Amino acid sequence: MRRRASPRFWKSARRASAEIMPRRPAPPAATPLDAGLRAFTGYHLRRAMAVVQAEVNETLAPLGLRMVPFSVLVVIADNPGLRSSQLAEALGMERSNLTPVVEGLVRDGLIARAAADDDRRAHALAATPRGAALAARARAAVAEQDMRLTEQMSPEARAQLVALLDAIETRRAGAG
Amino acid sequence: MRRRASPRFWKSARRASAEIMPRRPAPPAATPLDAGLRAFTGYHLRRAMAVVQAEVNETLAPLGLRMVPFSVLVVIADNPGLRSSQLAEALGMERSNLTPVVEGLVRDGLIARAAADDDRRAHALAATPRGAALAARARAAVAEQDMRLTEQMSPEARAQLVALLDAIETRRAGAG
DNA sequence: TATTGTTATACTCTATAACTATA
DNA sequence: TATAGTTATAGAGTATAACAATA
Repeated sequence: MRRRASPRFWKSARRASAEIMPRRPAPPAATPLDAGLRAFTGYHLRRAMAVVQAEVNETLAPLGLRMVPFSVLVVIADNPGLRSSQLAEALGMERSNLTPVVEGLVRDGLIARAAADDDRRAHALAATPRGAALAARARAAVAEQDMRLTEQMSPEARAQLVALLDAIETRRAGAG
Repeated sequence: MRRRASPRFWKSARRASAEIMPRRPAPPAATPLDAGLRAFTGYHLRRAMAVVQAEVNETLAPLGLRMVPFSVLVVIADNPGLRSSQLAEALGMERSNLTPVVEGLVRDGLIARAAADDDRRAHALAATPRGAALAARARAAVAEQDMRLTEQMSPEARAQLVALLDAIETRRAGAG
């Protein structure tokens, strides 16, 4: 497991000890080593993502799930009869990468692949009762974890965070 | 779920009837299939991260860099004499995963590994002139890319986005 | 004993091409 | 010809354990 900044790390920042009492406890270092990267939004995004991914995976581990299989299971549970290509499109994944994920969920008895009645190439995906139950539990666990993650911010701030993240995501489509 | 600032390509897609979707050039059409996941901050974070990572890698490709090597190079260029363990700590990476990255940069003549004078176990990392020049170019390219990524939002919104991302990241220390 | 950097290993996720069976 | 799902493969990124040299 990854730990936050150890005392050893700050040993090198000798200027901090020479500094007077900081007014705010927020920024721990005067000039962090990664100061040059903190100018980029993507860097903060990346660091936040690492924390979220670690916590979500930790939350899902007892349920035998990880982030991607969880997403796949939830979308299938919410959309019975869904096809793999639609699923891939919805999650922004390649179909080829989806195959082993779906297969794992089938093997675990969480979803079922049935032949689509109108197109014999396609498979209709649906959650089994056990899969639906696990999806519900996992959803609740991740929701609670997500709430802890953002409990420090106001509802408005959290809503704006989501809106800004979506703005970043959808910008590419408009840009090309 | 709430519909936010409407992306351009959604407007054209909305004209189509519900089931039969004409094939548009719009790449990742965000269908409501993933509505159950949009409740989670981490999901939006993940999607935004995918876009940013793809764009940054695309930006860095002509320079022969990727996201992680770029980060490593920039931090080394900003902190001559840095040691691997400090670098790993600053970037939140494992030392073992840093080794091949550093080695690649050394092989490309972008950084140099010198023996540390006070600790013969450690290596002092520094950018070569060529590495420093590439770091400067890459930094500028990523900065421009980052600006394009967030040009649609006000400076205040962008600052708040970074602040909220940092809040998510640093929250973990108090959570345990 | 502890730490630095390394090696080895394994797993997750991603990206691309090619194949099959249908359409 | 084109599409749905699969297979194969390669690469990036991440995590852990263990090792030799040094502290």
